[in-house]
Amino acid sequence: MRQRDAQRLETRAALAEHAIRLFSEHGYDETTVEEIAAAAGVSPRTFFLHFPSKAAAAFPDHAERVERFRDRLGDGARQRDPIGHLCDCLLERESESSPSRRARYRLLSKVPALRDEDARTDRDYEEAIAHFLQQKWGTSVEARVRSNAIANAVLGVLRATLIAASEDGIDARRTALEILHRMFGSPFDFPLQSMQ
Amino acid sequence: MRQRDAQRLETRAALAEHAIRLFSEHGYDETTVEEIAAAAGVSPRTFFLHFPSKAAAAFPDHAERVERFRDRLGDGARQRDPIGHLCDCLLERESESSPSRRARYRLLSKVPALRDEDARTDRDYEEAIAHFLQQKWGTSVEARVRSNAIANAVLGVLRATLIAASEDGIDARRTALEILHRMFGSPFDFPLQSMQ
DNA sequence: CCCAGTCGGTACAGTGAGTGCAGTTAATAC
DNA sequence: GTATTAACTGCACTCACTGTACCGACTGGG
Repeated sequence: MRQRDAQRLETRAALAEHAIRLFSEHGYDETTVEEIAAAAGVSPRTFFLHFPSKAAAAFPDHAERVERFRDRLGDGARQRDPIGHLCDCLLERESESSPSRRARYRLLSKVPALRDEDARTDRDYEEAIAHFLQQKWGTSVEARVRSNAIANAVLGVLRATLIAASEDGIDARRTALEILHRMFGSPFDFPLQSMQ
Repeated sequence: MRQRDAQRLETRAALAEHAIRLFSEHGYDETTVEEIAAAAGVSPRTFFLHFPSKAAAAFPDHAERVERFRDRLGDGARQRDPIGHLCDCLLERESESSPSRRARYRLLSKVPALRDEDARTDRDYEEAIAHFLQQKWGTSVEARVRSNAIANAVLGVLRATLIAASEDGIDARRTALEILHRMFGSPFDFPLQSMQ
C-alpha cells in the first residue's frame, strides 16, 4: 500500500490547488466543480470522493491542522494556566500566516460561501478547545457551558483579528494576544473560583 | 396599498409556519421546498420570493429582531458602560425565550444546515454590535478590530449558553450574564485605556 | 506467479435547491 | 376607466451533490 496512497494524495492536492486558483482568478460562484475536476484531470464525481463540498476544497489541510492543534494543546488537566496555554497554541497556529494564507483569508472574508465554510471549520476547533478546558474543569453542566463559551469567545476574537489583518494589514498575532490578555488576564482563574 | 401587503405577510407567515412544522416533524433534509410550498398552498417559485433559501424559512422574523435589537442598542457614543449596556440588550433579546423558541434551538443545534444559517444570522448582530461599539470608540483600525473582536466574543458566549440551555435546561440568561461579567468586568473600560 | 480482494477512479442517472424570464391576475394609483 | 404595480405562476435551466454499478490497476497471501 504505497503507490495507491501517493496517487490519492496527488489527486487531492491537484484538486485543491486548481480549486483555489480558479476561485481566486474567476470568483467562487463563477467556478463549477466540473471545471475544477477538468483542470485537475479527473472526473467530476472524483471531486466528491475527496471533498464533501465545493467549499471544502478551499480548506484542504483542515483536518491535519485541527489534529496538529489538538496535539499541541495536549492535556488540559496538566496546565496551571489553561487559557494562557490555549492562547499560545492558537497564536502559534496563526503564525503560519504566509502571504498566500493572507490572500486566502481576503478571498474568504469576501465570499459568503467560504465564510460559511470557515465558520464550519471553526466548530472543530471549538470542540477541541472545549475538550481541552473540560480536562481541567471537569464535565459538569456548568463546566461544559463555560468551556464552550470560552472556546467560542476566543475563536471569535481570533476570527475578527484575522479578517482585519487581511484587510488592514495589522499584526494579527500581536493584536489578538493583546485583546485576549485583557479579556482573560494571565493567568486566568475565573472558572476555578466558582467551581470549587 | 393595504390588502396586497396583508396578503403578502399572510403567505410569508404560512410558508414559515409550515416549514418549521415540517422540519420538526419529518426532519430538515427530508423536507423539500416543494412540500413546504404545497402545504402553504402556493407554488414552489413563490417560496423563493419570500425567503432566499430553504434554511432561511426557519428564521422568519430575523430581520425584525435585528432591527429591534439595533434600536434597543441605541447610540453607543452616549453610553458610559457600552459593554454593560450591550449585555443587557442581548440578554433582553433572549428573554423572549418561549418554550417553542427553545424547541427550535434544540432542532437548530442538531441540524447542520440550520446551524450554519444561525451562524449567518449572527453576522448581522455582529455588525450591529460592532457599529454600536465604534460609535463609542471611533473607527480607527484598532478600534474596528476590537469592536469586531468583542462582538464576536460576546456572541460566542451567548451561542454556547443558548445551546446548553436547550440541551441541559440551564438558565441561559443568568449563566451568560455571569460569564460575560467575569470576562469583561462591569463597567468594562479596557479598550478606552489603550485608545486614548 | 496467480488469485482474490481492495480501492481509486469513472459513467450515468437522478434529486433537489435556487434562478431568470415571460406571463396572468388582481389591487391600486391617477 | 385606464395605466401601473406587484404578488404569484409555470417553465426551463444550472449546478451541487448522491447512489450505484462498474472497470482496472495495485496489493497481499499462497
